[in-house]
Amino acid sequence: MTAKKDTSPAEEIRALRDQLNDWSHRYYGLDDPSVPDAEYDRAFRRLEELEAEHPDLVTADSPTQRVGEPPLDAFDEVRHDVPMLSLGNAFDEQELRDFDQRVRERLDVGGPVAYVAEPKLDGLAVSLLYENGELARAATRGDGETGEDITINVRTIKSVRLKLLSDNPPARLEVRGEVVMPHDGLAWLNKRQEKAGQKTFANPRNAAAGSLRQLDSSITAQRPLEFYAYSVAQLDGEDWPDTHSEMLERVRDWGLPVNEEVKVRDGLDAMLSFYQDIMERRIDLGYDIDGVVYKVDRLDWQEELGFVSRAPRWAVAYKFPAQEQRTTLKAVEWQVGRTGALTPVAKLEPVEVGGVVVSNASLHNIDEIRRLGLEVGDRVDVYRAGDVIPKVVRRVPAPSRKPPPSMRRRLRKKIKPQVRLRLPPASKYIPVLPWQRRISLPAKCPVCRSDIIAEAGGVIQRCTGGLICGAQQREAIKHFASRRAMDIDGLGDKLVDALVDQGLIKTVADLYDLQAEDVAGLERMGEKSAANLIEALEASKDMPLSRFLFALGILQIGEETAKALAEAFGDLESIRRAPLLLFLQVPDVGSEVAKAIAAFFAEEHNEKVIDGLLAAGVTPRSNGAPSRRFVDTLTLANFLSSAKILGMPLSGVGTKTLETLGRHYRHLDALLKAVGDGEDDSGVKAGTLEKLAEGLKADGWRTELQKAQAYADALAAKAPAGAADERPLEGQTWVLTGTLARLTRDQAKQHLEALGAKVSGSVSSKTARVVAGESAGSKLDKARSLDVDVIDEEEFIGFLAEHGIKLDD
DNA sequence: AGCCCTCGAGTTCT
DNA sequence: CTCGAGGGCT
Repeated sequence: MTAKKDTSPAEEIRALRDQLNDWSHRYYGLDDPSVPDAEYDRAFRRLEELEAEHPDLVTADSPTQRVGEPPLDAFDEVRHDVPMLSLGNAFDEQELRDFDQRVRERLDVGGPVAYVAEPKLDGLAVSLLYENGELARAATRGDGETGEDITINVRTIKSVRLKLLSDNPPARLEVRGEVVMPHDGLAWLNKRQEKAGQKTFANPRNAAAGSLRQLDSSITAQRPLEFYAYSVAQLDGEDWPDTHSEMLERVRDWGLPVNEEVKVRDGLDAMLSFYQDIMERRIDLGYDIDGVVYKVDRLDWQEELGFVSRAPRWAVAYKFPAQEQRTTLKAVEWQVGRTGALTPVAKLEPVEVGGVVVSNASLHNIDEIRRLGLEVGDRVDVYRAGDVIPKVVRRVPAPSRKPPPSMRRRLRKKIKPQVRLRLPPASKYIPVLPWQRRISLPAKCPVCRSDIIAEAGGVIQRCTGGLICGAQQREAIKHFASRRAMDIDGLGDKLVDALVDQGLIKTVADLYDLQAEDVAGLERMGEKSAANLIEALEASKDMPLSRFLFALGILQIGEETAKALAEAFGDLESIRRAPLLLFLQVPDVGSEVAKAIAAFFAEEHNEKVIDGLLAAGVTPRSNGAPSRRFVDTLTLANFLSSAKILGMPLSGVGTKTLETLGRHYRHLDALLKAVGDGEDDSGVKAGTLEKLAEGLKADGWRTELQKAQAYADALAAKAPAGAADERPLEGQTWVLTGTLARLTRDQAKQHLEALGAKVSGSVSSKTARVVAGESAGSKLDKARSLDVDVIDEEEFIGFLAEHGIKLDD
């Protein structure tokens, strides 16, 4: 596609320019990428090169000119030839009905009127003026009469054509539309802003506005903005069409993007169903919309209808119920989670956001509070996007932060508010008292008064109380009982709270001492439910080891890591006593996870709980022996490099060298002997052994390694002999999607894992195969786009049968 | 050193 | 479901 060698630079530049503009138009205007990005980039760079050599050949419509211009001091004012008006609003169905009625009465038509219905994009309205087909000026709406000249910024937006796609463009054309930032663009931008230590944007609208108001257009050039045209305000040099929809077609033909959701709809019912439909798909559109705009399609009718003061009588905006609401931050409570992590929760004046009443919102951590600049009593905006989780978006700047009248009186009289001298309630919450406006980190755990330590760069605060902490006790028990852990039916959050409050249980081990009569008296618990609970507890005594490990709630150990541990070691006792270095040999366990496991088993109270569980008759089901594959990885070389990862001082001794040493000596004893004798015949660089000797002396690493080696030797003796068992899917990652008819997702997963495959939730280039059930969605699309092998349920069942797995219906 | 993929953890309301 | 970060690969 690139121009040939023997053409002149001028020709090649023109060819490249046209080609790039065409691609760009297909990509941004028609949403039909016709070339890979790499090819676009290559052509783009070639054009840059040529233009650098021939500056005289650079034209204003060259794609290279979209990168911005030197910063301005301020924007010029622009007076709109035709004012940019606002729209009347309809807030419910009745108001839309009224609108349609008024239109038909004024026009005196009996039948349904055709309207252009379009999503109301939530961005920034701009006006683009084209003179003889070239973009001459771009302006913001401003107050409708006067806006700002943002031409240099708008020129950097790729979907805005700098030159109309026409041999015979109108002499003068003013197109109006909306500049928006798509959701993925915002996510990308915020990530980048964060990395650069710059402020992030709360929503796409702010981001779009902020980007367009940059005085330095090279910044705008790097912002993912899109433009959609929605009307024509001026047209000189050719005749107007009869309808608005035809006008939009023409705009499209000129190469300017018109939103693909814009449709003509006849009459009220069709208007309403358009609204319903787009509201349901709103999240999937990829950009924010805040309603629907309806415009009478026939232009002569528009003229006939005219205006009322500042709004056209022929158009109306039907807005969605607001998804952002303003309310008051009443208090911030610190919640203590299962792992001891302290999470601030905003207690809000209840407010309806997108159909549900929200009174709580997580503030995640103290950084978020500082970033938002929150104080108790502030007005805040709460947002609920496509997701369900409410979020405090921003503090509403208040004129002042004077204390409320009641408090001012108190302060004048210098009467200190009464502090109730009472121990904190045994719940996981403790409020920040209302007169404390500043939100600060608690110095001690609000529940158990233990010390708090900062983790992960100071963002996470963690209570050190462990099982001493009432909150962690409760949460640990709830986790233990949960469906994915021990699956104790009937032991829900409420019941756990009640049992702890009554002093009946403190740890999970106490659960198994419960008698039916203990429980029966409790709230909402009859004899029948009590008996059921005891039965459920009994049933939970027989659980796979992996679930049991997960249920213990060890930091960093989720379902997957628990499975890996159970599979590798084969029984609980081997895991409990294993030295740190052994954990590091388990797949997907690194230094952090290994330390967390070792720390858990080093705690005496954890040991007690485990012993209590075993004594009560809980018998984690396991295959009893370490897996062959795991034992095979317990090599001297691996121990040495793991020790280095954990901090054994071995500077100057690379991984390769450690591997060589490990392979040569095979057993730690042999290596230690060589170190002791100062004789080395492994062929590594001279001096390496001395460094190794140094490292072994430091911090008891010699002992650590010896413990690991001895443990490995013991495990090896227990492991089944011979090669790893039959695992045909070893190393493969599969993905399940859609609904399977003949087996559940969990069953399918277990079958696959039995064959050695990993089952993952998302498709990537590393996915070996996707099993697609009924109504498979985006994962299937992704699989197709990545060219990943896809089979349906029938093929999958056949595949299982080939590997000796039969389904019993 | 940097990127990609998973996994863990925390969360709201009906 | 989403965010963050651990782990492993290049």
